[in-house]
Amino acid sequence: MAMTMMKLAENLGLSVATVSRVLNGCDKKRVRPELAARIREEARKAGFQPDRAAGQLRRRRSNLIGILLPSLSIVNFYSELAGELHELILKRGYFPVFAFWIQMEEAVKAYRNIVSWRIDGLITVQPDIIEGKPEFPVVSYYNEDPRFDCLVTDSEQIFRELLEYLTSLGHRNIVWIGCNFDGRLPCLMRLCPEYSVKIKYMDCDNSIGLLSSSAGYCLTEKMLKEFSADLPTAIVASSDDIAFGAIRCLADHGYRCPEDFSVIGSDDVKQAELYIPALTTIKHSDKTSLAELLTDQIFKKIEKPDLPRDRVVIKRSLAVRDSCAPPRSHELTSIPRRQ
Amino acid sequence: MAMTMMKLAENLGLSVATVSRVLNGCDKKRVRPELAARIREEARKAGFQPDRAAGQLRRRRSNLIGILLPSLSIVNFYSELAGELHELILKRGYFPVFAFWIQMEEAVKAYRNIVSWRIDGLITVQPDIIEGKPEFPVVSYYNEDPRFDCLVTDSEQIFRELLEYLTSLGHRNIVWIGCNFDGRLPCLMRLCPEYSVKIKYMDCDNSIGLLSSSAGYCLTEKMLKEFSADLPTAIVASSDDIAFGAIRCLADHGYRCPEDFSVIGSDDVKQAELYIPALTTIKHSDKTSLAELLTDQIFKKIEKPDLPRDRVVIKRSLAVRDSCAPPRSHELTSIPRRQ
DNA sequence: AACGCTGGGACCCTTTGGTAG
DNA sequence: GCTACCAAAGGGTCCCAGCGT
Repeated sequence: MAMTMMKLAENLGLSVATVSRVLNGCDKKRVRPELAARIREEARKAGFQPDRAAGQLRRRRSNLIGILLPSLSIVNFYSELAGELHELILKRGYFPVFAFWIQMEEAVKAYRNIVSWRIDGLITVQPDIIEGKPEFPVVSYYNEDPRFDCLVTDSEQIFRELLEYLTSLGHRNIVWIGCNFDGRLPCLMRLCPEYSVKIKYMDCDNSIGLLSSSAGYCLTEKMLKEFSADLPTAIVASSDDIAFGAIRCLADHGYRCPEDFSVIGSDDVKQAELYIPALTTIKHSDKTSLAELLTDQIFKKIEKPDLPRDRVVIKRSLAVRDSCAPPRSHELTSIPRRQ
Repeated sequence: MAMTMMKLAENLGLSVATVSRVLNGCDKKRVRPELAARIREEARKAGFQPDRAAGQLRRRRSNLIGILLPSLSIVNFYSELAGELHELILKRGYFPVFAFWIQMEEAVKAYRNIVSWRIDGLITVQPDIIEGKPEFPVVSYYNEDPRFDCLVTDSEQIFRELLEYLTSLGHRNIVWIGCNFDGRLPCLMRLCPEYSVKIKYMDCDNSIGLLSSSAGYCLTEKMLKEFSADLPTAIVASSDDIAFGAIRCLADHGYRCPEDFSVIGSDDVKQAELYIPALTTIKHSDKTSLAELLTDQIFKKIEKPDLPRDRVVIKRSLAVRDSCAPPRSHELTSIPRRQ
């Protein structure tokens, strides 16, 4: 049986009210200091931990922040984000509650699950699964929703930067690989003609599976076959993991990166910088970390719930590293690693 | 105001007891089917979600499993594990509560935090931070603790396999890089003489920071400098991330893997197989996944708390891939990528 | 009378055994 | 015997009352 506040009070011959006051630090000018000390000492000795459920039930705040993200085990970017959010939320005296999903149907269940915690706020990348207008603030990243605060990316800005970079190297024929999260592919396709760049794309929907490195491998393989008549010279991947998978697939087919194919990732995962070649990729936010922006935003709304809806455009930037080079014709320059 | 069961009952002109029974599926033989249907329908329409805190307070089980792991944002292996545990625990009708830590002091706070949820079970890799004997079952991986069920690895078995493999390739001079989690370095050092293998090691303690790929980079750099007079031919890294960092560092110094250095990782992270070169690494468990073994064990103890303490030795195996090759002398075979 | 400190007890929402119709 | 309700319990929180000086 776990130690409860009531038992603790009984042991001390005091009322729960007094114990509660002391243990919550509301004892200033209310409880005699030496008594407070005795209570704290006894609580420590007994290894007392207040019951979260009971406290949460009584006061109307849970001090919980829900975090609803695609599965950790698939996309490295989300685990990095989850880890940072965890840390920042704890630092504010709140506690994070996670729910991850792989299939879209699971996402709705995950959301319901998280709501039953009576969370004080929610951070997600998938606001459309939220039904109605919840009574807690929500911050969404990527995908926009008129109901909630959103941190959105400016696809046009970053794709212009990307296209300028790629064309400056001499690329005129590129391919998009991966998923079409937040509808960025149409934006890229709209921009390409302006830069006289030909663009193709490989299998796009919104499933998270399409963000993993093995997906990157498969899509690249398919791409090489399907577009063999007119191979692109640069690959734009919708995540770093996809980019890694792509580079490996290229190697297995005897192509080298960046000599034969330039590859650009997205997210700037920790691994990107240390990959061989160091991966050129799109960074979220150029100064404050994304996790910080998200937590700042949610706590701003928790403190002042009446603030109007925010829509913050995050400035992304291209981390130029070693995975891009001027294009050259596609004769095999090395022996395929596998056939 | 969130919809509560009381309001729902009031709207229906029924008592909460009846509503509760229906919504918990205990309505067999207790509630008229058509009434049950009406209640369920109304609950759905109102978007009712039961308050977890209240339910948990009343029945004595929380249906929560605590997961206490080193920070996600640092070690890929832990995020994969966390993701899989999340999925498996949900599948059993329980809910995972996560706490991660970076510094050791944070670990104790994280543990206390998690305990205040009145969890029904705990999965961790760091049992020594648990004070006393908690009233919920605990399963520990890696690190052994006489108080709890443990899934332990057989260092000797896997290191023999590793040494046999390495010596069969011709290696006689190896180096250990990374942290000394679960005291496996001493085991390796004890075994080496048997195989006539010389072993050195680079900076080892238990801090998680030493599991990241940037740590792998730094340690390798230090190693190259410190042991330049007698460079080893193979590197055994204490995590795959370290191995990745090491390989990149080698490349930056003009060494290639596996031609100049063989590298072996540990954990068999998703990325390992798709890395270039595909990373030879130590897999946890050869058949059932580690996450499954852990959840099976914890639920076994939740269902039958009186079972004696278990100590399961997990059979690990070497996933032989492309990052190892016969050694050769250390003349530079390529141009350093950076100086 | 006023102030400083501690205790009493309603309340948060759900579960569940007992009971009434 | 079937169905639905009553009421207590579970652990804290917090307003208000009470007591002593």
